[in-house]
Amino acid sequence: MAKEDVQFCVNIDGPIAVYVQIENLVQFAIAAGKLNPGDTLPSVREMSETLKINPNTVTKAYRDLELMKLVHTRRGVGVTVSAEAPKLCRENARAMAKEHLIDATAECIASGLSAADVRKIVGQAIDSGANPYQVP
Amino acid sequence: MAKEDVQFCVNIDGPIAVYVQIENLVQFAIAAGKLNPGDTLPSVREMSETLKINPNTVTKAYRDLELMKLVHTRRGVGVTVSAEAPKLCRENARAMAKEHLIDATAECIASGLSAADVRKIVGQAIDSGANPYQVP
Amino acid sequence: MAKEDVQFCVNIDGPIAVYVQIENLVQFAIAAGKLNPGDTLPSVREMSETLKINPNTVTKAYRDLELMKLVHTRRGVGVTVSAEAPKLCRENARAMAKEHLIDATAECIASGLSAADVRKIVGQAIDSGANPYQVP
Amino acid sequence: MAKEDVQFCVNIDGPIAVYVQIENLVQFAIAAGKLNPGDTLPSVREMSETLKINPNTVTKAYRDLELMKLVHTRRGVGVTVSAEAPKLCRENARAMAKEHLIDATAECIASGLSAADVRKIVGQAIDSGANPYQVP
DNA sequence: GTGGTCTAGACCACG
DNA sequence: GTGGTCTAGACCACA
Repeated sequence: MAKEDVQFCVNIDGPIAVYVQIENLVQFAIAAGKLNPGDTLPSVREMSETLKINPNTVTKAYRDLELMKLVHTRRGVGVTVSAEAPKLCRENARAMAKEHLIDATAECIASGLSAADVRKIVGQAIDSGANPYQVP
Repeated sequence: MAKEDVQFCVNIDGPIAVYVQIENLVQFAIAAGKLNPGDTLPSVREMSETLKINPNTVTKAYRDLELMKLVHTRRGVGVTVSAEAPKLCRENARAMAKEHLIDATAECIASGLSAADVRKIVGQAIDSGANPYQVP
Repeated sequence: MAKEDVQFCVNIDGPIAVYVQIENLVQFAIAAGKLNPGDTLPSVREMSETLKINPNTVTKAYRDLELMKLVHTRRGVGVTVSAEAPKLCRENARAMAKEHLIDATAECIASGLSAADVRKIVGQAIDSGANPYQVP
Repeated sequence: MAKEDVQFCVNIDGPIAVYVQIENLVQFAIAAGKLNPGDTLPSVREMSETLKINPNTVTKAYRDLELMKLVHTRRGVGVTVSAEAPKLCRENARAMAKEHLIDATAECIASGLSAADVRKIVGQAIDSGANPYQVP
């Protein structure tokens, strides 16, 4: 059975820079346990071809991830997930997510939605189980 | 009694472009009923002086708002809120806010926060009454 | 029987400056014989109130018309159509109209309409008898 | 064989704003099939140097075109013609041109030209093959 | 007084 | 290399 790589997809025309999307995807994959310490990320060339994007973009994302201590880059080997990555990612992801949630709540209130509306929307979102970073 | 204009303030060094902040502020002011159809926005010069920014930046924001049909602008007269603006802004603001809330909730779940955590965070955000677009 | 003034109307939100619209309206009214030498134009105050526009705008239009020798302005009397106005207006109007027609034809061809299409459109426009400067 | 870019030229001292001229030129080039979906427009810097105008002026035109959904613009990549652009441009161009032709015809009639005169002028304009948006 | 347009040139973000 | 944003300040058109 062939190695089954985690697959990513990015929105090339969206408002979020492609390299940021890659960084987020990798971080969420680590936080979710889909990428574990020692696993290798797709090579720069492979990922740039898969996503139809510029190799420099992937390189920049990987470099940033290395600066965050989430991956190690080694010549001839590739880019591997670091041992401390899961812990860092989980903390990071939760802090970011919490902040976004607070911001979004405030935005809803400001736009005239009632507290009850907000709670209802959140409840439905929780129940639907949607996950923007899920990758099949 | 002097005319009491709506006051705006922008974060000049933030990640969001100043002209976008102005657009958002105006939209939220309209959605919140602080600016009503027929009201004139602060003149380009006035706002640029108040916010200590370049007139062109304000001009760009006002131009965009006109393209969104939220204001009418007439040379030598000023920029006035359009009749359909409140409807457009309210719909827009609520739809956007709701979407952000759903996304943020999903992000929280994906990052490992429990449903109870999420509800608690939302509850606190509602109680704190924070409003990113409020202007004293 | 009360004096029945020629009535004008302008499009305050259109792309054409209000004072230009007034000038055109007056010229066409003269060319069409609705205003004759010696007739007085509506006073600045009257017209500005009727059209809900700034008196300065009317003043500017009347001043331009005077520079074109189409009207005479006399204190205590008003603005009256000059003797040579009909001749000037007719020439002017025809020259302008002809130029516009040539431009519009070229534009049609450039946009891909066939010569036959163009002739057909013109024929229909002629038959319909529409007149953009007609005032009831 | 070197890539042969579409060439534009603008009238820098005319009554029409330069950025509007650029927008029109691009729209007509698309309508005429000289620019096709996926083609990249000249870069902002390139066009500003070619036309001897300020880059900001080109930027404004490109920004407007993007709002009209005629182009996509991506940082670091360039500005490309959208898939739906030809359809939008053709419809737009023909509708506008037709409207102008009708208006101009009515104007001619109103100014006293005979139907025969009008048809003659149109015929000559067609035969002359003049095209205000043609670029060699 | 109002907004509209343009220039010259800076710095940033992205690929 | 690309486009995005902003500044500083000019001149014009309009009401």
